[in-house]
Amino acid sequence: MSEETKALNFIEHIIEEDLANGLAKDKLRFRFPPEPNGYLHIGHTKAIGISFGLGETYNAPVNLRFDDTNPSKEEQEYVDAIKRDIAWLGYQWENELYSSDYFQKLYDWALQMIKDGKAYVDSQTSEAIAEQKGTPTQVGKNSPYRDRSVEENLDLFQRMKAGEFPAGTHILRAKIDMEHPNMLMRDPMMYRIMYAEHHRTGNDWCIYPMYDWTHGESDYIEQISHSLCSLEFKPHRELYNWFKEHVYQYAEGDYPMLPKQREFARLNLSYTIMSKRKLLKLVEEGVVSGWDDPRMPTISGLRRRGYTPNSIRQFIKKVGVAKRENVIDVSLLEFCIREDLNKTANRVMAVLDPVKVVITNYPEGKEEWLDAENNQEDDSAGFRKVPFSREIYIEKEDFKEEAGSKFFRLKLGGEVRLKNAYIIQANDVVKDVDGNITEIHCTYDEDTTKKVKGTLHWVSIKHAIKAEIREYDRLFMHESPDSDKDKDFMEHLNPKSLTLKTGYLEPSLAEAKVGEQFQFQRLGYFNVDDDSTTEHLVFNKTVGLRDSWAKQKPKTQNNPGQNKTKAPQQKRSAISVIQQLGKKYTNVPEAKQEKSKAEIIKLAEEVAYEELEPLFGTAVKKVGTRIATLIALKVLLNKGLERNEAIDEFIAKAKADKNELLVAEASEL
RNA sequence: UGGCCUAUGGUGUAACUGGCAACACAUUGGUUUUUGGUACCAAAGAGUCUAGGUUCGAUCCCUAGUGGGCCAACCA
Repeated sequence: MSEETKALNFIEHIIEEDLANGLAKDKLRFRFPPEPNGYLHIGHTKAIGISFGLGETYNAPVNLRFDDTNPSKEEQEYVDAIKRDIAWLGYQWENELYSSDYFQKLYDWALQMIKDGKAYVDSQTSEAIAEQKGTPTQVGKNSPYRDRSVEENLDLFQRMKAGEFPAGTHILRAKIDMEHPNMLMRDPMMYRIMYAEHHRTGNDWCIYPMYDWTHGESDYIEQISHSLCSLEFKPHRELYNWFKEHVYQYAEGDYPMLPKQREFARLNLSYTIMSKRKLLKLVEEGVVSGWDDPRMPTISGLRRRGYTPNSIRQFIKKVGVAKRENVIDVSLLEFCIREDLNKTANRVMAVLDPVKVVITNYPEGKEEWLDAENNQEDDSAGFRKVPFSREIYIEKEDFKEEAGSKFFRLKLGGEVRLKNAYIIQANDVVKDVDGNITEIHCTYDEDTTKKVKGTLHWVSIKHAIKAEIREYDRLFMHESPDSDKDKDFMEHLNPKSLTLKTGYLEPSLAEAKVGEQFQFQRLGYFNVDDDSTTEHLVFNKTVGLRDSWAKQKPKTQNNPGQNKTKAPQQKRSAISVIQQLGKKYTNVPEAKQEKSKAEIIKLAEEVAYEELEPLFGTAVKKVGTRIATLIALKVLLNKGLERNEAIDEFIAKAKADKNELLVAEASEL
């Protein structure tokens, strides 16, 4: 690494510090621990990016560990989907592991804990236990079973494991402190009885360990150095540490290193939801077509929509890591995918809302195959041929009978360039009985060197191939649909999140393969959907191109909520600028002081005495502000302001100050 | 009747042990352009939540307040 210290996030600072304090670099080890009970979404990508990213920068192993301690919710389908998504993002895990691999070890350690008087079997109902637990503001009460003998606890726990008791009759709890201010420390549960088939251990177990007991010890067994998770687990850290310190006494020889849990703020994206439960509801109620619907914020949805692994990794990098709640603007995600596809996607022409153009001076039956550059951002992309003929389609939006000079597309009497082809002039329109334009009659000019302002995309009608085009808009119309306390998130659904169109494409697209990505020139980036076949092509719109023309038009047809109304940026008042200059006055070099002073003198012309007087009371410590006030005051006095008691007092106080600059300014009066 | 976390332009993140608050997105201009795209240039936008304190000097350290978040599943 070079001299210039690049900006590290707080987690990297912690790691650097640990390294500086003697942690060997080859001891660094991370993990990503999903529960296999749903699909990964863009929010998970942040956690993946942090741990796997750290693995890449420090060349350290990263384990993929499935936290599979609740057989009632977890399925193999999710395990497979999660692996597929992480691999697709381009990350490689060192080991594929499961918390369930450690069930035996965890059980043995639990036995030890019981023997040491650190855990006991409670035989109350869950209601009774919940009641004794207290509330955040009220301490809990001890369970009547808390002081069972070691022998009894051991016997009961072993019989729990043996399947002698029905579910819900006994649990194992750690013995900590029922009056602890952290509720997680009030004798937390370690095991519950569950007669459910586990996706890996089958029916071997009927007791399953809880998250806190399992997760930390799994980290410990894997000798994870830094266990990174989201903020909501912060309160768990105390318990995490309590468990690991006790287990350390049993296993120090095998597992010398104690992992360290640190927490970061999870990612929130504007106009989307992140909760697995709510995403599942969208799937189950048929609002979307599945977990991989292109409108879903799932990784599989983004993939189908046309987002690339690179774009998502860039996004995560730009989002950063910190500890405060955040909402990322979707425009950042869109920026990342445009940036990536701009470099890689071949340009093609497609008309999605066609109007017919007849080139009257072009011979009927004639056709030409013209050269078109595939991607001007990529020299190796080469050229292809596109057919031209007498009748073509252009976008309806690209023609107006009459328009001002700022509209530089096609208008009657106006000229426009057809991309990769000729320059045409519009002469006439044909309309149906309702007044809709059905044909535009143009003449073309073979001289293509002429300068014309606008360039349109087009497609030869005779050669065009049809395709289904799926255009997407955000799924929700509310900026944060699941934090609205008055309305259910389902009420914020955007009814127009999917628009189906028939597009007319240039014939080169006939062989487009599923997943292939293109820029439909002047429109946006599109990819071939999984549903596509050679008989019936289907394209998804990944994202539109930036469109500075659309911004100039009335907002009515824009996306809902796209344009936030912003308070007009007001010019700051002279007095507030003076205050600001004053605040820094004593810290800046002399040259800048002179500049500030000149500016204050100028600004003071616009200041009324009534605005200045309150600043006389500025704390003695804030010398700079007092100097600025004094300079401004002098200007007012020179303009003929009468001296009064307050002014005299302020000046006297300034003269008596220990700061030389202040005294110097004051002594001029 | 508590505990913990957090507060920097519209958004997100920086600022090394305290030293003229920076970068990206978004916004607004401009240049180039056979995409109103891209690229490039520029502008505007932040008294670093408030009040005190420590210091020659505070975004940074201390105290109090205020706002926001999290914590009471046999979920993770």
